Amino acid sequence: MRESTKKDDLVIRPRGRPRAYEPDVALRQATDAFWKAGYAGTSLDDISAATGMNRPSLRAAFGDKHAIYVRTLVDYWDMKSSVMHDALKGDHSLKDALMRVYEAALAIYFSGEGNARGCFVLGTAITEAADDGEIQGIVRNGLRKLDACFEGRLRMARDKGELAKDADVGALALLASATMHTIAIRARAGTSKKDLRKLAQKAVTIITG
Amino acid sequence: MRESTKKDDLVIRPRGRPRAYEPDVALRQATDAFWKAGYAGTSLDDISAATGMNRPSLRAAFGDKHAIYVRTLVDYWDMKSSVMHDALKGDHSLKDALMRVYEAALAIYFSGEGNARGCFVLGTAITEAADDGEIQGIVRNGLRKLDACFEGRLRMARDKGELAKDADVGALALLASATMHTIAIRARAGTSKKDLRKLAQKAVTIITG
DNA sequence: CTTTTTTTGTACTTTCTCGCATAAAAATAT
DNA sequence: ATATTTTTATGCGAGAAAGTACAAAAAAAG
Repeated sequence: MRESTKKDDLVIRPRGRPRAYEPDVALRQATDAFWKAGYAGTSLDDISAATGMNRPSLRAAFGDKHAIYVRTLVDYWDMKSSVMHDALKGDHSLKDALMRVYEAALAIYFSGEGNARGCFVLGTAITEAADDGEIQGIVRNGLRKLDACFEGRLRMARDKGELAKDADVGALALLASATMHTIAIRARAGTSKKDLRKLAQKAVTIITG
Repeated sequence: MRESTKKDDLVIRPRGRPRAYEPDVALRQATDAFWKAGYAGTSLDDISAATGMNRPSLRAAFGDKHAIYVRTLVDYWDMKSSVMHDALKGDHSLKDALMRVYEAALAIYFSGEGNARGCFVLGTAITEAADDGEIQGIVRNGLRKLDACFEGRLRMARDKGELAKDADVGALALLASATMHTIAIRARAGTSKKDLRKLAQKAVTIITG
């Protein structure tokens, strides 16, 4: 049943009974569960069902529900951040670079089976942020990084002459972020990928002048 | 204890025991409860505590939790919509009109006691929208009306010459909505009213050219 | 004053939800 | 083989949550 992997072959196994799951996989499955029903709407039994781990194992591995969730949230931001950086990297025009970012975001928002899940942060963290300082902090930090990421690319565009010398890159970055946010909201509200792509193109047209 | 109101004096009372609450007030209190903790995070006991009504009375008056919530959501959109229309009404420049809308939104998002609550839709409906067709429909409809509202005002501005003759009012309306959305998100993430006002001003500057 | 009507308030039942205790299983170490 | 270690798996108990039955209360109607 068990596939032989490089890790299994090379690593000296620790002493006790081996784990029946891969932590990374389990966390991704837990993410899927939260993504579907939100933080409060997901019980430990739901996570247990999604991961195949039973509750005591979940607790031993990751802690309680809040701790599990915080890990999925941090992991999501990391993933999103790296995807954004990748999309902006390379030798693309500003227009293309921005569209690559939105296209990457759409790929995430429509990554579930069946209908759109939208943004994980919007579907799970925003609700809790009002009453949970830790979650609010993570969200605020993530938003800030997103803004900075856009602003960096826009500044580069201005320096290269793709934008006017007196362009307000801070303001344009906010609009670029706002475009991401409105896409995230609309995706969860049921707008189609095609329509969101058109929306992104209109926004990019205005942002890039 | 009971204040004499015009209604009490003039209306022929129905037959049975009088209600100990005002439906409108109770719904507003229920809204506050959902606003704080989201749909799934709010129990009927929470609503009971917020309204002072006990569970059987809540059920008799409004139905189950889902029905109560749907009413608060519809009422919120109505309120928001009318606030927006009021803000856009009157003889203001496009810049002023847009800022009046965002200022009105901020007044709502910061209307709670203590810290910011952000947008009710974002704090409660977006999470449920992925799995609840009725809620998703209400949200989508609300977003559409918001877009149309902005687009109407922008078209008017173009006709009056406040915008270039070839301005893409549809695209600009999307950015105006996106600005509203990013404000709503950031409010719940803890950004201050002052900072959000500055953000709105930057966005308006770009949108109005 | 009694009856009828409608709402309120209490309490019961069932089902979730979570944490924890404890036994069983699967590996290494000796 | 036996002991040790670590994880998995089952199940119990306390408390939350939602629906509902039923008596008490508060009004109008007769």
